Amino acid sequence: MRKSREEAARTRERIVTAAAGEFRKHGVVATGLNDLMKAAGLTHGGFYKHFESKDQLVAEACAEAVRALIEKMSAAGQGAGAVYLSTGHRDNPAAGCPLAAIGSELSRGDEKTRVVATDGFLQLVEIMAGQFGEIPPEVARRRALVAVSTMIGALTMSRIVTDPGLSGEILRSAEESMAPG
Amino acid sequence: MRKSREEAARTRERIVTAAAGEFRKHGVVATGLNDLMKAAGLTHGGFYKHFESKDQLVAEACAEAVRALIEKMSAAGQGAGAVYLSTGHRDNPAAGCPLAAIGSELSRGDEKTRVVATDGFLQLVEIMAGQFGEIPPEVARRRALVAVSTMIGALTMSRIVTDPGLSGEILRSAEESMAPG
DNA sequence: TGTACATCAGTGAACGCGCGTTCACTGATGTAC
DNA sequence: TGTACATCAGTGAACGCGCGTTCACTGATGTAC
Repeated sequence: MRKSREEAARTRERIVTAAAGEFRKHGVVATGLNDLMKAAGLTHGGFYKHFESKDQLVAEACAEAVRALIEKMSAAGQGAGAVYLSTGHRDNPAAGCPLAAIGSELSRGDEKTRVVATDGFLQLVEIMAGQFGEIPPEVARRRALVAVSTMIGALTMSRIVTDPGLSGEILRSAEESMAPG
Repeated sequence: MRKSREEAARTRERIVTAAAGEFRKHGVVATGLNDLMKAAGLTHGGFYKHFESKDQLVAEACAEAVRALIEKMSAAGQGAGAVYLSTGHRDNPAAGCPLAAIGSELSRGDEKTRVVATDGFLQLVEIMAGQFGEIPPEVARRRALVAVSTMIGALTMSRIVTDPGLSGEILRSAEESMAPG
């Protein structure tokens, strides 16, 4: 049942996309390759025709999640902070920021994965730095480092907290803190 | 080989303490009960003499980690932010803040665990709110919500990032942002 | 205070299960002439 | 363009292993009289 190269490439992408979603939804360690392949509409045996190991897929899935996040944030322009700190983002981790959805697992990830995460973080910082108007680039960078840290911490906590009122309060105050001032 | 009540209570505490460390070091899902019991100097079979399930231990270990964190932060007084955002804290997750060390796993934790985490977060917020001098309590609370979100996000990212220079920069700029101003 | 019995903390083997990974096999696709 | 053969994407069974949980057992501790 050999598939054409094009179809195989599409299959590979399907696995990465499914993984990017499942990892963010259930966590990296908690997601098995079996679940993953099923989510991509395949049986588990074929996995190693596309990837060397689960770790390699983790790195690629993380890269895909970063790519999608940066695209969304870039498209949001001045509203990037608001979009990131929205209840919609909070309630749909599978389609959101991997730094928040699997942050604590990333710190235990392998080199390749952490490089991808670092790259995504720096891109986010650059986007936020571009929103601070006319200030020295060094100051903008420092403010953006803080802004992105705040965004990631606030989103993470808004998902942990059991009180919905508090959850919203966390997101709102984080967003307000981002305002130019 | 029945043990005295006192000794059994001490054993139980030893398990919780070991779990609090192992979970923060390796993650909740990645840590097996076998490893845990071994770390506490026991065999795995006895686990269920003390706990109903792994989930129950997760909640108790999280509570213990929160307790220790709040104690350390309270003791640090005005230096709480600096202590939290230190490289020492970054490099020793096993003894540090559980919200940063297992944050993304906590959002997938059960109700009991998330209640414990919420409680710890609110205590941290109160400590930080107490450091803002003479400002209206409502403003202090909002500023503290942001400060704690920033602290958690910054610490998490400082552990993920592969560039040590960037890692330090994240911590430093987060701390600076906390200064009264 | 001493004795008889019930309790139960801890051990170590075992349960069923799913993990990441490997492998023999199938048959359509790609390649060489 | 047609034919013969090599390649390899995907299947499904199997590998060894560790998971969370259960259980029969041991023997010191706790309790009752």
